Amino acid sequence: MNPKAEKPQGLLSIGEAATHSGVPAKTIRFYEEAGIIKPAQRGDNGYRVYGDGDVQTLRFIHRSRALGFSLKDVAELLELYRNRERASREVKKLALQHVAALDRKIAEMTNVRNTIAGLAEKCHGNHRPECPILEELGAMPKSGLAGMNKGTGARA
Amino acid sequence: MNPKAEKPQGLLSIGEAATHSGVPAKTIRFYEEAGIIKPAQRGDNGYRVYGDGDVQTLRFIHRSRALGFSLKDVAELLELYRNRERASREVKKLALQHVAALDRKIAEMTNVRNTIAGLAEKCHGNHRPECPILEELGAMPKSGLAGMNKGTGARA
DNA sequence: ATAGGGTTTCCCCTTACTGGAAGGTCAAGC
DNA sequence: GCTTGACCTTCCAGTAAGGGGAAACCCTAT
Repeated sequence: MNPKAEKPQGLLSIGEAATHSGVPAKTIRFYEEAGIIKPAQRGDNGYRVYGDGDVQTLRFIHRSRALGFSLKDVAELLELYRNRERASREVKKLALQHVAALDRKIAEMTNVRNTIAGLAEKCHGNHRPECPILEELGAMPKSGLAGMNKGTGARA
Repeated sequence: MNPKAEKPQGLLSIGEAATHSGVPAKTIRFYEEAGIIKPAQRGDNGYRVYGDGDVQTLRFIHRSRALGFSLKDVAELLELYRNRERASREVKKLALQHVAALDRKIAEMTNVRNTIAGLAEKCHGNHRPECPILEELGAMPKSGLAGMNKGTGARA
């Protein structure tokens, strides 16, 4: 006898599936509604019932999301995961696209970060009203960011 | 001999304000509705009318947004901008908070980027079905990302 | 029997817009 | 005068990815 044999065979409620997968119950329902996962089986009481495979899938989704893949990407990855005939080329392509997108975002954010840090550095930040940050936000050249965000700088 | 002296004194329609400020007309209305800017004056025909100061404000908002400040932040910056008695300390604080937030996000994204790039490198990406990316997404230890990167995971 | 927890559906809130539909206005062209 | 087209107005819906909370049902324990 199993020391903790509750249900016939790894049949979990949505809450249990949530704790085992890391995906909140509410989010699991959302994924179902959004078509990311198939509608769960229902028990006699109408409750959703999840098996080990379902939990596995949820963890897959959880990790993919944690890596920043969009739900659209996740759906695609999931498809490729289930459908092993699909070539790994597809997966790699998706991953590399994501890396490229991340590189772009990181570069942009770094740029912005340095711009703001540069402005903040020039603001003495005391009780006096003068603040170069506001000055520059209010009077930057029309081109917006174009001239100011190179390196740490923001030379006006 | 202004080549384009149409209106009495820099009185612009919403479309003109849009082109001069870089903020789309639709977004200007949205800002008004959201309380970021005060309701514009109206002409006899009910059209919104903008003056130079309004356009200035819109550009301020545009640049602040381009630097990644949230609308809530922008409202605050705008308040400080108009209300010069406010100390520059406030502004600097807001800017440095934003820099810190950017630093966190950049670090997290870099982490994720390296994780994915590492996985992609191990995937030969040919026509064969085996793909370590899928393998690892599907079978990582329960703790999720814990073993592979340092970030808390990119929960938005 | 009653309390408590978990589950169900439902709808609204978020951020910062963007798109579209239905209708009013205005200047130009014929 | 009439039409066309480019504006403008309002309101409604939708996006990504859920979170919050209500009202009702179910199950278990005391």
